[in-house]
Amino acid sequence: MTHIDPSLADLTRAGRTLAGPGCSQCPIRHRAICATCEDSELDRLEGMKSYHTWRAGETIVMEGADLAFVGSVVSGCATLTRSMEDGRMQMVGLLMPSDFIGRNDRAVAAYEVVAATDVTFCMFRRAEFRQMMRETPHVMERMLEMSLDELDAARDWMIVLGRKTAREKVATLLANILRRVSTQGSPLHAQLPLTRDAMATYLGLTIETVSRQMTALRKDGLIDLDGRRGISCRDLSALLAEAGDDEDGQSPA
Amino acid sequence: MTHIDPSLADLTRAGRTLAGPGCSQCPIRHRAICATCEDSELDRLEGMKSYHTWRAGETIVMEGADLAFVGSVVSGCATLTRSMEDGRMQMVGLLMPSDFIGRNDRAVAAYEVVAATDVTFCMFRRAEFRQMMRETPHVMERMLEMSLDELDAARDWMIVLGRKTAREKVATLLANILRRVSTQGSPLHAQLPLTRDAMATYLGLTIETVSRQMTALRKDGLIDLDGRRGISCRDLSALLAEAGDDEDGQSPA
DNA sequence: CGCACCATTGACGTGGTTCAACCTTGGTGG
DNA sequence: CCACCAAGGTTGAACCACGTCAATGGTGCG
Repeated sequence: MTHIDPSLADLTRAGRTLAGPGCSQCPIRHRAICATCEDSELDRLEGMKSYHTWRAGETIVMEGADLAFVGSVVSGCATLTRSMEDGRMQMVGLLMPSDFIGRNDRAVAAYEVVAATDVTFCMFRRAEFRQMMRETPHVMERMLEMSLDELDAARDWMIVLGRKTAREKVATLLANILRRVSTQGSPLHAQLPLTRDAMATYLGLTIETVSRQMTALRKDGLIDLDGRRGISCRDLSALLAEAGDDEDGQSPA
Repeated sequence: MTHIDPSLADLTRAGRTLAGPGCSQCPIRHRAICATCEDSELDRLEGMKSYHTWRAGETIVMEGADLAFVGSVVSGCATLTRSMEDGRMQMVGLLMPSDFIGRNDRAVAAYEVVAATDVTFCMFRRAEFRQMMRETPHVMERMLEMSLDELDAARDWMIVLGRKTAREKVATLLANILRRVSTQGSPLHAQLPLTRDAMATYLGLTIETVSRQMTALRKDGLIDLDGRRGISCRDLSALLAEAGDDEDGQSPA
């Protein structure tokens, strides 16, 4: 049984700290919040940052908990979920490498953050990062750009939740994952970062419906399944057609 | 029949331009993008801005159209919707006074913007506003803060779309509207800014289901209806309980 | 090997959609 | 001032996609 870790305020206790690579070797160097930084600024970030890792299933931040850190996913995958008092849950975001978490003007988390796979974050103390952002306009501009991208992605997901059928929902999610984490080449192949349960929470469905739709997509020859997590797809555009998106330009996150 | 107006690039043709009040008398002065501006900055904005009004039902921006302006709602209400090729539509946001539209790093609209009621915007040319944001960090900071609030609101709405029942959805929307536009006093009273059709588009339901749920809420004594648009509510907390939110802190937008 | 945990499958019930008819409301012109 | 009409809204009946409940199957870890 995975234990529940308290909050980012207890990072040294909760997460395992790693000696990270220098920023210039960082895999997310050109996509994350630091994308537009110059060398001198990178040095400053280097001095502020620390790496922390959680195992799949561990809670990283609980809804409403204090949040002393902000930071980016370096590797792995985490989920953002919000829940109702009676226990119903909805995933509101999927954090993949380079995605940012935390806002520097609020100390309280609006969502629960859980490691979907083993996941490593590059983190900064909130106050310190906020100071840097104020002194470095293009970092703030980058932050704004990323936030607006997230907003677009969130709104795109509303179409999925509000208007798509179960089959379309599952196809949408699988296509998105394949585009973001698959090995290149044909057929596309990926390890799903989510359990069926997490997929259901993301799609506004039940686990049974997700399972049935995946079986149906497999029987219809649109995907192949390999164990619990493996998936491959020979014709992504066919899968996208099932998702209700004709063109390939749609909802990331 | 309302005619379709092309895009913000044609503002002088599409919208009716008004002589606006000075910024210091502006009704949204302390809530909009300009909330943190000093007098000198307000003067600069004053020189950049122009007011434009659309009638209820008019299209303000079409999905994918060029967007030469950014700006705030001063009065009235507009909807943001995204649609699928087969015609299914999902509203992804409701713009109320002080809400901002447009991002300064993209010239293309991701959503269709339609006037729900007669609506007036205070607008700035994109390039000009961008320049000001770069030279005025706390304006960018305000923009970031507002964007992150929008993101939180969008994610809260995902719970509504993904997990709530039709009755809860309708109760949620009505309670939100009552909180934002009702006259003070008991019973609360408001004019709905949306048609049943727009409500359905927002809630991921059909118009018939919205109508039935509103009738049901009325028969259960939770609300009173007055014509097509009028609504009043004697006990907002009872309505919020129907919405599935025990406490009153939930999803704006 | 065996026990959790996760996933699949089946049978059945139901909330919301669909299709269709009818009613209300407010604006317009005779 | 009233008759008419179009647009928006309501109501009803039948259907079906998805949820629910329950049993079974697979898989990987100790």
